[in-house]
Amino acid sequence: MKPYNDTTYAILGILTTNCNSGYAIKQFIDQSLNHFWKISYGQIYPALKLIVEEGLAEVKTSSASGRADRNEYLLTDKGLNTLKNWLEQPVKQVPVERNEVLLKLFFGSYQSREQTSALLRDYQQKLEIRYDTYTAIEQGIQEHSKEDKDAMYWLLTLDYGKRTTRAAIEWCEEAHKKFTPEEEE
Amino acid sequence: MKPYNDTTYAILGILTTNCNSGYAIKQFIDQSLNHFWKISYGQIYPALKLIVEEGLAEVKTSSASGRADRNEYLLTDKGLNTLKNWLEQPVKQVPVERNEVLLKLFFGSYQSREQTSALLRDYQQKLEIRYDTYTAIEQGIQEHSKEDKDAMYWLLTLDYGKRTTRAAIEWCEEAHKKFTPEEEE
DNA sequence: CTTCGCATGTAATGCGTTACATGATTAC
DNA sequence: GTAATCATGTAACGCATTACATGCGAAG
Repeated sequence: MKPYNDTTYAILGILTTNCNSGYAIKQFIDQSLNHFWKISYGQIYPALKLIVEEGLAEVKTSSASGRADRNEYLLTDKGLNTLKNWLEQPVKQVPVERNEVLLKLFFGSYQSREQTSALLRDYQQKLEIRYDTYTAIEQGIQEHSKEDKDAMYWLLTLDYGKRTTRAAIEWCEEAHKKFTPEEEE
Repeated sequence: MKPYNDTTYAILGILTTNCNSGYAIKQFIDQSLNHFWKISYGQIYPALKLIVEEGLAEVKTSSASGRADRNEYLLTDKGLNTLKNWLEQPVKQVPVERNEVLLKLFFGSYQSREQTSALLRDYQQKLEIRYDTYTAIEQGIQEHSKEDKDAMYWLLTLDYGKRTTRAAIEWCEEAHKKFTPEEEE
């Protein structure tokens, strides 16, 4: 089977839900897999074009009365099989996440303690915001889509995000101690 | 100050250690910041070229007797200042890490339980190998470079890797339970 | 009458990986 | 002699972000 990139498979996957336009796909991503797979319009529309060319989906342009043109994409059997086939393939090597904070910390000896401390504080704050976002999405799913056959999988990915983020926050707290003097001021 | 990309700053940072050739930089990366900042030769050499053009480092080509040509790069004052200036800048938004495992799990309802189970097992195994690598690097630093002024910072980045990896492993264990039946076979 | 949400798309740019190309020396 | 290590570099390609370009309808 011809291989596509993971972003294309992600879109194929989203097309199995009731999101069937480029715009709807983007909306869906922003509220669900945004935390581990961001996709921009600059990728979505060219990818949809490719998907149709490859016969993985069919498009119906509905110039619905009094609405902007909307292209509806419907997965074909070939598309669904392509998705399932990809799901069966073992994952490639787990990629390393590039982390600017760690990179700066790595060269921390060229910084003042105050700077390092600020770096860690700022990072921790960002992580806490992220954690709260995960919790909010989680509650949203539990309230609105609990019945959905996919809900359990979505919650699992959120749990992953929460656990790793929590671990990072705890690291921030520990690391921070090393750059703040015991005594005040 | 003219902005460069983070990879360029990473190389600038490495030039403060006693690694001063493209080859040596690559070696250094592979044994230290590989876990949060991979860099390939395809980036290193063009970056070094730019660094010299910008006056951030000077190059001395030493055709040492009976050795392949070796370009030694030495950071200039301007180079060091550029590095320090970058260290002072607040970090941009923390990027989301793309995770193929989570992406596949997200569409898990199109997989069999066995497949999902295998996906998680495989991921856990990869994470455990990673964890062990971190531990090994950590021990290496504690044994050989404990006195280095940078050692503490390096150990901190490793601790981050260990904590977040451990959290991910624990998630795998928990998640896996949901896809394995209580009874045997 | 202007801003926001819906809706689709392209082009430029940046960045990274991979494969390719070369060649010396050293250890087995 | 041949494989590994040291050493430098380029070109093609893939992928993602960003900015740009356009236009309708509804709400304020």
